[in-house]
Amino acid sequence: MTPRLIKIESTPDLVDQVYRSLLDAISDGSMVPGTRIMQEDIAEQLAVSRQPVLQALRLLKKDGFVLDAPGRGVLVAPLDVTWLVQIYQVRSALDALATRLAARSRVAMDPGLISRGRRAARSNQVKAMMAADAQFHGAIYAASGNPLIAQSAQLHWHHIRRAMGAVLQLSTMRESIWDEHEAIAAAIATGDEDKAESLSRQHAEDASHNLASLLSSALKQSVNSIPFTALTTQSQGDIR
Amino acid sequence: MTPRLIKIESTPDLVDQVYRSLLDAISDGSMVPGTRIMQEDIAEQLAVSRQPVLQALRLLKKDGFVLDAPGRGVLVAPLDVTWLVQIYQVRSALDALATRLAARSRVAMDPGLISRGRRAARSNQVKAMMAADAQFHGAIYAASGNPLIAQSAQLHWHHIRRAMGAVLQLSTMRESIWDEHEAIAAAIATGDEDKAESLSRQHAEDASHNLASLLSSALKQSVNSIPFTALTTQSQGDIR
DNA sequence: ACCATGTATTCTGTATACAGAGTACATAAA
DNA sequence: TTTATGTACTCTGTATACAGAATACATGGT
Repeated sequence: MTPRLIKIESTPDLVDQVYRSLLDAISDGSMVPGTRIMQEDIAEQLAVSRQPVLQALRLLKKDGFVLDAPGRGVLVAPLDVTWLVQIYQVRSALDALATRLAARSRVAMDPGLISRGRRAARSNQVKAMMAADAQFHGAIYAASGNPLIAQSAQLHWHHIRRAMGAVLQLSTMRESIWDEHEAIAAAIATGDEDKAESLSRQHAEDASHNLASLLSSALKQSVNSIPFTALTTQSQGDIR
Repeated sequence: MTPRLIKIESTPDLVDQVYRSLLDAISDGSMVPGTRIMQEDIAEQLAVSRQPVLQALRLLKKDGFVLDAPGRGVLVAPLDVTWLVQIYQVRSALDALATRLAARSRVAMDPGLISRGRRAARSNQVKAMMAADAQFHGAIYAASGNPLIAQSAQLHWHHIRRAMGAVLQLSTMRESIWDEHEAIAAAIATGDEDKAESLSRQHAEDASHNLASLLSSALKQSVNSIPFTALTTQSQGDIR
């Protein structure tokens, strides 16, 4: 026990791997909404048996990324503006909470997050913009000291990423959001809880309106490609 | 197609049944925190194969009701005051949101909820109290129009129920909470969003303090029965 | 007597096998 | 030609079988 070895990574676990693989594919839009998912296809593509796929799908169903299609297994959840707005309502509340908590302990956030974010915003690379945004908000969640927030937000993020991917290229992200981010960080650092919280709330609300209008106009154009338009994703818990 | 038949219930689905069964057992304390769970035992008790049990456990792990014990499967998550406080922080934020949304649409809530609640509060039956409380808050979630809130809250509720069960009998529920409930319902009905939200937030905060102090003193007495006291339940997502 | 190493047992995770439900197609009748 | 019914196929969910990892116990050495 002398040379202090590096700890070995915990088992990869096929279910987790399949879960992440599918989640990525769904989030970045390479699995198009409404598509039916067949276990055997996925299993074959990933070179595993149906068993891990089955379990991963159940997890995704719980998260609302796939939907039960009673007779025919599951399908990739269609994009739904109503659903997205609801996500944003919750995210906004959690962001506000996290921001307040962070301000309460006067966390000094890494200024590099913001400078890197500005650089990304000017880069015209949508992926980089989204990543920087996620990193900034992730840092706030971490600063809140409540891991439950980060956990929920992580899921919300994937839903949002999905919607963004569908409308990207459209000058989606204003650079001005980094002014807002900077103001939030400043309020956190000085411990002004009320200001930090209200700034955060406003920020999320703007983002929600912005994305929702973009998405709804985008969806209107391609209604034909969306089966089950009436689906409100309402029963996505299923476990109740 | 004349006599208008009742629609048949969707398949029970063994995984769901196992999930609910285990969740109930964990929530009501009949599976004590820290106990190791063995798939075969559960499978035998419920007369199913290990397969549905395995899947149900994975869902419970995602929810934080069971914990990974690397070499030895999973164990019932220990009660942890820190964890409970974090749950309440999030629940408080979501309750506040739901209450504001309900107030925004001036929902008139069933007065029977409150009168039944008062009756339950006087009944000295802890189960009835908790059920009435859950029903009231559930009605607010429903009134919010955002099913995502109800979904999250449902899980929180089980965590809270677990903690309550551990400290019950101790005059846990003041009848005065129904005065608070009534005030909240009134604010919702008149559409006073700010008031409704702040009342709700205060209500949750009181409950949090109350339960946290009860639980921490209860835990202090029986530290020996809690293995892994250092476990902060922090990694309970596992999915990242 | 104590510590280290080897062995057996136990339990998990994955793969395969099986049975039931649903859909789609084809065939026959109106 | 169109509609209804029967049949075959496909896909899911559950059970069983198998392999690997970890722990606990036992045995031998110091």
